[in-house]
Amino acid sequence: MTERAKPLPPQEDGDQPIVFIVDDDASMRRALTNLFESVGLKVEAFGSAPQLLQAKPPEVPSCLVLDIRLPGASGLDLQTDLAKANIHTPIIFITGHGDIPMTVRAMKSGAIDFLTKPVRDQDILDAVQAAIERDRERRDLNRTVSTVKSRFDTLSSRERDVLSLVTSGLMNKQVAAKLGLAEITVKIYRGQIMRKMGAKSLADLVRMSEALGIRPSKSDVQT
Amino acid sequence: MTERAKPLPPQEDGDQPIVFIVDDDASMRRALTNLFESVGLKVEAFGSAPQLLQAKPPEVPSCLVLDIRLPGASGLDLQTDLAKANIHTPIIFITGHGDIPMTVRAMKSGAIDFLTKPVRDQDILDAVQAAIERDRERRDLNRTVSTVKSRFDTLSSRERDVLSLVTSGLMNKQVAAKLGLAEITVKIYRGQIMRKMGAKSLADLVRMSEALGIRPSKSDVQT
DNA sequence: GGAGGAGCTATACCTAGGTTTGTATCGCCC
DNA sequence: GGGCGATACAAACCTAGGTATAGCTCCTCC
Repeated sequence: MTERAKPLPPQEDGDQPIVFIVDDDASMRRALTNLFESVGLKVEAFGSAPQLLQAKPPEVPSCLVLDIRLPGASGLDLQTDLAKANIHTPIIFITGHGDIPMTVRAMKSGAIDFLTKPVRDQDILDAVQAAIERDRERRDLNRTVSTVKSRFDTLSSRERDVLSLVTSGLMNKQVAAKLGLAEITVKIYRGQIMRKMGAKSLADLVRMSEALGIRPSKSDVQT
Repeated sequence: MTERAKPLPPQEDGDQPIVFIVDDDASMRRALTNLFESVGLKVEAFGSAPQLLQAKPPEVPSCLVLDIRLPGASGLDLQTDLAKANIHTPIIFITGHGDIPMTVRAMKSGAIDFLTKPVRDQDILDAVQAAIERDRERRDLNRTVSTVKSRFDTLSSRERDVLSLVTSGLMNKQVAAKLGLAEITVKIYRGQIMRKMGAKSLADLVRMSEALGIRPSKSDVQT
């Protein structure tokens, strides 16, 4: 934890996952760190929640191994705080004396697993593996969606109007009628939309609008 | 089955939800039944898992209130069996002496809640409400998707080929080239697809193919 | 006060999408 | 052996989608 030659090693370690550990018991931290490193995982360990909150935003697939009983705020509180801060790193809880309501709350809030001490090595390794895998998928999805979002942000408000009507399946002339425009105007906006969104086809555009949560007001799929 | 003016009792109880209870303790069954009926919910109670499995497939939003400790198979086993039988009614567990691993297993397998005895009335009512709401949404989604699926089943194999290429954004002539067909043939199939699928627009068709899990081999969203 | 973007439209022109009618082959089921 | 559905294509015809060029107003920002 002391020496760090590389504050941000450019990308050399591509998407080498990291396991974050938060546990106030130093010997536990050491044991877990050794365990994870023994299977080739990168590890960062913290003694308390605030330390983690400071050091964070990881940019690679990662997960959090959390003792429920922490000094100050509990692990559950930390989970809540992270969710509020829009940080969705998967969490694995470890507990010495947890109870069922705690477990339920943690799991409902999206925890990957909730292990009781003494923890079997294989159990926690499996949980970590699953958590990292889930985080990888979440990140992939997220990256795609935020690309689309940032393109959407470059659209003018009229272009957005047209986008939503076009992707709901209306013809240019119908869009024009709804917006009180000439058909040619819609065509031109439509072309601009395709360019700005980087869509190669209408099918693309429809999928993007789905990802953005732009739902047509009128139905699909009737009789 | 001889003469019936109405084979399916039209909709009189439309989507009046049902709570299923499985508990071997008769007094518990009675208490829960009373509780749920007191807030206007329909209830069906069973003393054992097999009884439930026989009587099942509900056609309205519903949920299951399950004692973990059942004679014979446990509540968790029942959960597994239901999942295998493709029955996804949300489950709320109640337990007198559960432990954390049990809780984790139940929640990981999709349980809505896991309550410990003595159960507070409000807690179980809240859980039931949430479960029924979730089931309602699941059923809505399901109905839509299975309509689309059954339409998809009426497509000929060639029509499916064309569908997947068209919804991935290719132009008719490109589809024709890929399949070794004339463009006019693709156009004709395309028209048949629209009719058979009940799609009013390409946008519709794209959304349907998404629902069916037909993914284009090549990417969207590049630079 | 002028540049630039949003918003809007027109003319002209070309390509893509889609239907209708008609034709033909092949394999299958009764 | 005749009907049926799937597969395949053609000619003719019409509509929808899309671009380029040009011109207009209104507003904002420097």
